[in-house]
Amino acid sequence: MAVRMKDIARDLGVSVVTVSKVLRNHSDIGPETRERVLKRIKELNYRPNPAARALVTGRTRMIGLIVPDLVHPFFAEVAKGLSRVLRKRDYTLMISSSEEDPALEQYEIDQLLARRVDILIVASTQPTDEAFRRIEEQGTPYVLIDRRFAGLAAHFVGVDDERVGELATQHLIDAGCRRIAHIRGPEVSTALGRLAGYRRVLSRRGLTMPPVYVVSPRSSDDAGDVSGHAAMKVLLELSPRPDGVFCYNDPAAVGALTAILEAGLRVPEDIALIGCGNVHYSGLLRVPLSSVDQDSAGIGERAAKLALSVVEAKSPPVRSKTVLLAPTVVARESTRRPPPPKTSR
Amino acid sequence: MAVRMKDIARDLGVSVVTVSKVLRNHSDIGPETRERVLKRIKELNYRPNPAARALVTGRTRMIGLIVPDLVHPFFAEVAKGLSRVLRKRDYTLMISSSEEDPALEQYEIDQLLARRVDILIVASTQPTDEAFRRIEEQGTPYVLIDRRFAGLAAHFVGVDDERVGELATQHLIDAGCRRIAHIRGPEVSTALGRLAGYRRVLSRRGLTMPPVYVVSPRSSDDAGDVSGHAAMKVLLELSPRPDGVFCYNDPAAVGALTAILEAGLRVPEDIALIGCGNVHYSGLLRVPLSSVDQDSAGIGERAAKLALSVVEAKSPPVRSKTVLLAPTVVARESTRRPPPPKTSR
DNA sequence: TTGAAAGCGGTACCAA
DNA sequence: TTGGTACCGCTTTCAA
Repeated sequence: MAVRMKDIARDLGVSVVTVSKVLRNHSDIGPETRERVLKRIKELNYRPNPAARALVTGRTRMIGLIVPDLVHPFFAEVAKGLSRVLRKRDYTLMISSSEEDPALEQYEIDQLLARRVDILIVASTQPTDEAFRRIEEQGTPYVLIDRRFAGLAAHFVGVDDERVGELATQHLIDAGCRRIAHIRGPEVSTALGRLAGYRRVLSRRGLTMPPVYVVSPRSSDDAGDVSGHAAMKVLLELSPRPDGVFCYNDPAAVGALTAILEAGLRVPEDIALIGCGNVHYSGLLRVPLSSVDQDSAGIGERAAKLALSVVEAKSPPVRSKTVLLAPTVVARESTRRPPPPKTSR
Repeated sequence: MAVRMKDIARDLGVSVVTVSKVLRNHSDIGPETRERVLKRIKELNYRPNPAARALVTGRTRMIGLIVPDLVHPFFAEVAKGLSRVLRKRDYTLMISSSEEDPALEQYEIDQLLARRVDILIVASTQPTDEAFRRIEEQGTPYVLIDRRFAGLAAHFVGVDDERVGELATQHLIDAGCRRIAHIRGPEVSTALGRLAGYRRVLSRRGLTMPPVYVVSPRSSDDAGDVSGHAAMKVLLELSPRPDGVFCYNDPAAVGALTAILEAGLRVPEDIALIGCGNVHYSGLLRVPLSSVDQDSAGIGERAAKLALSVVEAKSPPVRSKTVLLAPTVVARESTRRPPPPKTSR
C-alpha cells in the first residue's frame, strides 16, 4: 500500500541505495540524479518507514517523557516546551503520565524502554533512585527534570529550589509579614530545597519561628490541595497565628486559601499567602495567588536541548550536566498588604 | 547490546521460530519447551524489538492523538482516559498538541502518519474536513473527538452539544434569569450545537431575546478568556442588561466573570454565569463557576475503545460509529440566585 | 511439534 | 558517482 524506496528506484531506473543517499543528503550523488529522485519523492509523497530505519540504525528518534500528572498545568507546559524543540529536530515525543504513582511510573519506564526510545526524560515520583540505576545498567540515557535524587549523578534540568524558598520567604517579609509559616511538601528534592531556602532567609534575617510553623502534609496522594487545606487548619489553631504562609506548591496554596476563607479570615489582610509554580489559574482564584514562577516551558526547552545533545553525541557519554533555571516571584493579591506600621509600640 | 530472540534460541538449543511462537502464545508448542523459553525470557528480561515486529506485521501498536491544547485540562483529561484503556491493551499513545493552529495540526497529522500509527484520534481545529479526506485516501483510519464536521461520515466520540446548550440555558432559567445572553464560540460543531440548544430552549419556553444577546468572539486565537472578556463588555453596555449569561466554554466564562466584577457588578446577584467543560479550576475561581460537565475522561475511554475496535477488526472497515455522551450540570456559586420574586409588579 | 528459508524496508560497506 | 550485497530482528509460510 505505502510507497517504498524500491518503487522510487524502479520508476527512475536507479538503485535503492541512491534513493537512500538522496534522502539523507549524502554528498556523493550527482545533482541531477538528486533532483530526479527528490521530484519523484514529492510526487508520490514518499515517507521512509521509521521501523525499517530504526531496525538498521538502532535509533528510533523517539524520546520518552514521563510526568506525574498531565492535568497539572506545570507538566503540560513542560511537555509543550519539549515538543516545540523536538519538533524542529524531527524527533517524536512519547508522553506518559505516572499519575503520581511510583509503580505506574516504573511500568511506563519499562514500556518506553521496550519501545526503544533513544532517551528518557522523567519527572520522577520514585522514593528512591533505584529505578534509574536499573536504567543505567540497561544502557538507555535519561534526563531528570523537576525532581532529582541526592547522590545520583544524572543529567538534570530544573529550577533552583533553594532560591525558590528564599524568594518566597523574602517576598512575605517584604509584604510586612512577621510570623511566617511553611506548608512543606513530601521528602523529595523540590520540597527539601524550598524548605532549606525558607530557613536560610529567616536565619539570615535573624528571625526565629516556632518549629510548629513548618507543617508536613499528612499524605501525598493528592496534588496538594487536600493536604494544603488540612495543614492550614493546623496553622490556624496556633497562637500566635502566622500572618504569612509559604506553600510548597500552588495546589497546596489553593487548599490553604480555602481553609483561611472558611475560617472567616481575610487574605492578604489577616494572612498573606504565596505558592510555587505559578500555574495557569493562579490569577483566576477567589483571591489571585502570588506564586514563584518556575518557567515550566523553559524547563521543557532546556531538557529537550540537553537530551538532544546526549543522543546525538558521537563521543562517549557526556558528563552529567545540571541546568538550574532562576525562579521569579509573581506578586498578586494574596500578598498585597499595606506597609507594616512603622514603629508598632 | 540488547537481548534478541536469537540469543534465547541459541541458549536453549531451539530455533527462533519456536521462541517467536511462545512469545505470541501459539498453540503448537510443547508445554515444556514453552516453559523453558519463558523462563529464559524472564531471566534475560527480553523484550521483542517493536521496530522489527512492525516491519513485518505492518502494524506499530501506536495510536496517535492530536489535541488543540494539552494545557487545557479538558484535553489532558481526555488523554488520561485514553491512556488508561490503551495501556491495558498494550498500545502506546502518541500525544501531540496543535496549539489551536490548523497548520500545526496538519503538520502533526503528517508526522504521526509518517510514524505509521495504526489509527489517529483527533480533536480538530481545522476549518474544513479536507485534511481528513486526505487521511482517508491514504488509508489510515481515524476517530474524531469533541469536534466534528457536518457532512463527513467519520467515527466520532463527543458530547451531545445541543443538549449542553439546553441544559445550561434551562439552568439559568431555573435560577430565575429572564434575560439570557450567550457568548458563543467559533464556527465549529461544538459551538454551533450549544447555540442551537440555547435557542431551542428559549423558543420552547416562549422566551424571545434580542439578537444582540448572542455575541460572537472577535478572534479565536485565545482559549476563550480574552474573547469572553471582550464579549461580556459588549453585553454590559446593553439595555436592558442580561441577568444570565451562558458561555461557550469555561475560559470564556472566566473572562466574562472578570469583566463583570471589573464593572462593579456582582455574580450571581446581578448576573448569573454558566460555562461549559467543568474544567479542573471551576470550583476555585473568585466566584466558583457553574458549568456543564462533558465527562472528558469518558470521552477518552470511549474513543480508545472505538479506536481499538477499528484497529483490531479483521473484517472490512466498520461503518462510521458515533458515540454521544450525556452532559450534566454542575451548579456552583455563579448561578446560586435567590428565587425570583413571585409576582413582580 | 519444530524449524529452514524468505522476506518486511531500509542502511552500511565496499567494489565498480 | 553509483550500486550489489549483506544484514537489522522479527514473522510467515511451508516442509520435515
